[in-house]
Amino acid sequence: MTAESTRKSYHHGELPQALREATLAILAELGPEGFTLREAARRVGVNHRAVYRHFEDKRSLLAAVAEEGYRSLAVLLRAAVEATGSPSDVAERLVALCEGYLRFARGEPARYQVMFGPRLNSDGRFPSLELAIQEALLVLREELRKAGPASSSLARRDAGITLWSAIHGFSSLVLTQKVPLSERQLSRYVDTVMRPVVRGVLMTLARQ
Amino acid sequence: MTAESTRKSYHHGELPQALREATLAILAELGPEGFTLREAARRVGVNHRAVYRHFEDKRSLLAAVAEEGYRSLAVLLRAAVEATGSPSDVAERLVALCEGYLRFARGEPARYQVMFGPRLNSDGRFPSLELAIQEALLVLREELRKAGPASSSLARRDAGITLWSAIHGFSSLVLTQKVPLSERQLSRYVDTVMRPVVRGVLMTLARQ
DNA sequence: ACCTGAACACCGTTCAAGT
DNA sequence: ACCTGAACACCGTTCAAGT
Repeated sequence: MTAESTRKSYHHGELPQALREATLAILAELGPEGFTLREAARRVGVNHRAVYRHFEDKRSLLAAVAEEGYRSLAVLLRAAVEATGSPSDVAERLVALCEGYLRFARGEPARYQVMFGPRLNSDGRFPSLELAIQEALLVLREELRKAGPASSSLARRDAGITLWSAIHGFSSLVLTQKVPLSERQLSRYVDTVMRPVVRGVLMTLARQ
Repeated sequence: MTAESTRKSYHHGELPQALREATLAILAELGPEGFTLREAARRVGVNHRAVYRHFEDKRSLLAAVAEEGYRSLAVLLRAAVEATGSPSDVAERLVALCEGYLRFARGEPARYQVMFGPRLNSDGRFPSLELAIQEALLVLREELRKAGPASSSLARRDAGITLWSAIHGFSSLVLTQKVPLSERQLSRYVDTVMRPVVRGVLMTLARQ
């Protein structure tokens, strides 16, 4: 069942990475509720106690995976806006960003739910996690600076939160099947739902 | 510790209601992760197996609580729009609805997280839950009908999903502390974040 | 009809070793 | 330094009774 040949190979700092990968696999297969620390250890072929050498507890392992997720999200969002090939059409770029965001959430729903669920928001643990979130948000704010170069940075921050709220909320409703959405109509429907938000935000920003 | 005097009093269909109340209390005290079926049973003073007489499993009890939550939300939203005293200023009413929504989420965060988290979105179980969600959404769509009486019902549906996404997303980000928000600035900041969405949605609806 | 008790196969986490 | 084994106090759920 487990890969016997790799049993003895986690002696050079490879175990943390192997555990992160196992966590991703479990999340993909069993969802956020199905993840257990013991199953992650089982998959990489170590005693479950070995996990505690590298992660303080279960949440800490999930936080590490979430942090990687935020970095992937930032990369994907940047790629999505660049892929439009429209350096100046900010509305187009923002809608593309939203589509990228939803595709990210949909691609690995359980990971997204860990990233944005209630699991990790305790106290001030995981400061590097907060940092990674802010970096992902930065992509959004850079686009908004192009839209309203004369606007205040506070106004852009608020505009960013509006857009983020809308696309995060939409993704969340789609993931929990409150809003049905097939792959075929995804692009078109993201446009229908998010275009009004983009319009409203850009209008508000232009007035500042 | 537990109320000895109530031990013998669940013989007339009161147990289900008592369990729902205990669930709410546990969610409020310990959060969504802290809820267990056994603790709920403990609090009402019955063996944990007794729960299965009335609820198929743990999820089923949570679903019942979520369903009640959707009904409360619908009532609260209706009250919030009426409290504006502006029968014709739809933008004002929608912003008030958003503030009510956020206050609901904030008032009982764990319950909100159960309602909108990944816990209950399995298969086609709990059809009455879906119904309750749709009823809550109806408040939003009624307001939108006032905004664009000439618009198609499909356009209003989409506009409703846009608004719902934005306020749900904003609530979720506030609840998981991705966006800090103190009680003092709540009203003002809901306006800042949601007004652009309301504007964009109303503009789009008027064009149809 | 409604509730209980014992049992099963799991958890996350702690303590005390092993190499 | 890194991993293991046994133990603890929990879970949700099943089976077979009890009144």
